[in-house]
Amino acid sequence: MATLRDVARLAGVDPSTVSRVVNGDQDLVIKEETRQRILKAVETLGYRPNAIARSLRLQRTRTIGLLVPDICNPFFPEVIRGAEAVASEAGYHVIFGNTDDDPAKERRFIDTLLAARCDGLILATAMTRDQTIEYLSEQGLPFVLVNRYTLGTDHYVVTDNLQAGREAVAHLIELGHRRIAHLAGPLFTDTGLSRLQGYRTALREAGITFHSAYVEECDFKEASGYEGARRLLQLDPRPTAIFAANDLIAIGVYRAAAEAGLRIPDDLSVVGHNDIPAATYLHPQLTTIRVPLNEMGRSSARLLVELIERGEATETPVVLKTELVVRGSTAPPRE
Amino acid sequence: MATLRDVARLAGVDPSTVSRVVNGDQDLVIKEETRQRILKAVETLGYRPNAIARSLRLQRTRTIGLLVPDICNPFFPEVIRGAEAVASEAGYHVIFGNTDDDPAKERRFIDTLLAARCDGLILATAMTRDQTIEYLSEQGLPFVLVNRYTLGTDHYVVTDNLQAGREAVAHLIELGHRRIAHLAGPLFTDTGLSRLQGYRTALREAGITFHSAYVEECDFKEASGYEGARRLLQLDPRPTAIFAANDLIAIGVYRAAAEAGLRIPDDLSVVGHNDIPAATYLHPQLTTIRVPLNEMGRSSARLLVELIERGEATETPVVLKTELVVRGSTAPPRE
DNA sequence: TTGAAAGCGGTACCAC
DNA sequence: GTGGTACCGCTTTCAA
Repeated sequence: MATLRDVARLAGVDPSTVSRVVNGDQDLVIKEETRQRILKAVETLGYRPNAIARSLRLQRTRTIGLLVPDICNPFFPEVIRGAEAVASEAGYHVIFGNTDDDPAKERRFIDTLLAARCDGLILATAMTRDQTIEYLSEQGLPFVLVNRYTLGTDHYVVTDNLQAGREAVAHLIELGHRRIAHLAGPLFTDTGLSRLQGYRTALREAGITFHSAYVEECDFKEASGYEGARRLLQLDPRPTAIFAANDLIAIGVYRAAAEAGLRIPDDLSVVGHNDIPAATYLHPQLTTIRVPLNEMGRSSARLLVELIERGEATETPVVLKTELVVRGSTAPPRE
Repeated sequence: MATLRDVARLAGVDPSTVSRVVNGDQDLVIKEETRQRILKAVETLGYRPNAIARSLRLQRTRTIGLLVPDICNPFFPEVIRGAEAVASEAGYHVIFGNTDDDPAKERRFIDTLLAARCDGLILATAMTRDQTIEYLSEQGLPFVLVNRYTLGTDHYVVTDNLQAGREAVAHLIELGHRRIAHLAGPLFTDTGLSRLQGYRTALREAGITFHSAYVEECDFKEASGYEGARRLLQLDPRPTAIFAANDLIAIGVYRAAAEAGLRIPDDLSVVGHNDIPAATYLHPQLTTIRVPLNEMGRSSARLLVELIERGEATETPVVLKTELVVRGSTAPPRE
């Protein structure tokens, strides 16, 4: 592949001149004839600037990393697309990786990105007791948290999970439910924890006693929601409603309910969280909390780019609005 | 951030020696004492090799690109994970991008990757009349096609889509259906086209006349499946079964059927293709063609790495087996 | 308006 | 067993 020197030789000029033309610096004045000669040489050789060499020289790669727990959770593709759109508009490209919520994997991936001298990082993987934040701060790498919050930084894009959980459960209470269970997310995540707190808050406000037997901790996957729901549905008295910490867990509830011969919403009301596309594939469609997934990705990328280029972000943290979307999976209890 | 020279200075050795130690070349013998001194210097300075500089020197980035039409289609996250797993095991990292099946976007993304001097490319975006293949060949960049095939290369990982379509439709015919419609994928994709051919083949083999009114072209999304199904369900006589070119389209059929007051499978049988996780979220669960998504990703990465490192691939092309998975969405026609 | 040259951070060949 | 050094491809300061 042709280099700057090849072009220079062909055009009969110095490499530095080619560089000036190729980069199209407005301030520099280049004789039109020279410019044309260079442009022609570029054309004939099919010259393509080497971004690696450029990065080395400029100490800037225009690359950002994006860590997600699991791209197969439909929550994340939407976030990724949002982030990618903004990043690429700003001239950055995104390297992403799955951590499976495994700190060792996360660390390994970050080390790779550090070696690659990426310009910044978006993390959708924060844990409530997180070592990564400190590590990144030490390394001086700009980063932004998305979705999951943790202590140690002011740069994050989240929603109010406590409020969302409270609203979800308040909806069930308004319908007349009293025996409301919760399939919590992992309690090492801020999102899992806050939604649980929202659940407890709503119960307290309604004067309903909290029973720990009505809470099961799951990971954010369908299989785990299914397992948790099976346990909840064997309780006596059985809950008449379940608030699932995310939609995948809620999908697990559907499966467990079907197996137990319970109909939704007649025998069991279900509320999810996130409003992933699959929420409307279900029958009945899932009542859930709508989260602006794409906008989350966009905001986090916007924040990060600002952080990289200006050293500080103007509007941070960002707290996005969520909204309860009532569909067919919730109804008054029958009894 | 510390450099090789910093380490050398601190350890009182030459940069080249540090390089030898850091890269742990087995053939070279380094005095144990020197090695220890260097390792300690690396430690105290928190030295981290600069992958950019290394890439420039070695003319190799250990980076591969992965192009998908749309990461929000649940087909792709699984493929991506498979590819990522193999790639990272082999010491490569993956840069991925969405093309939305827009050739201009695809071209732009490839140019970025070319500038970044990535070592190779996996394309899940091939079209039946594709300019990209030729372009990449010109550029001399190793690449592998996955899922979608097109002319111009022997390096691809696919399934037999014609056979799968034929099997899906044969299943419906065996159940007694005669009025079978098809919601085809985009006919600029090999997958869309081949599944349509499979549909026609199965009809022909059963002596059923092909009616073009029974075929609607969709893109591979739920919304488009819904629209297509609405049109099909208004036909007179109405089809008693639909073969959808993928599961998302099938999900659209469910929605259209529900709106039309038709029950699945009593009033309408549905078969999909791919067996994405959501196929089992549906009620009834979707009869579909299982595609080894993860393995597709793995194979394609394996092929590409081989292509990059050895200049040729031993087992290529790869044609993976699919399998009809009969679930609750297909039954004999009632009439 | 253009050229010369140093240097970004490594690697590897050639000495000693 | 270790040091010296040229070079990967580009940018940028300084000089002419």
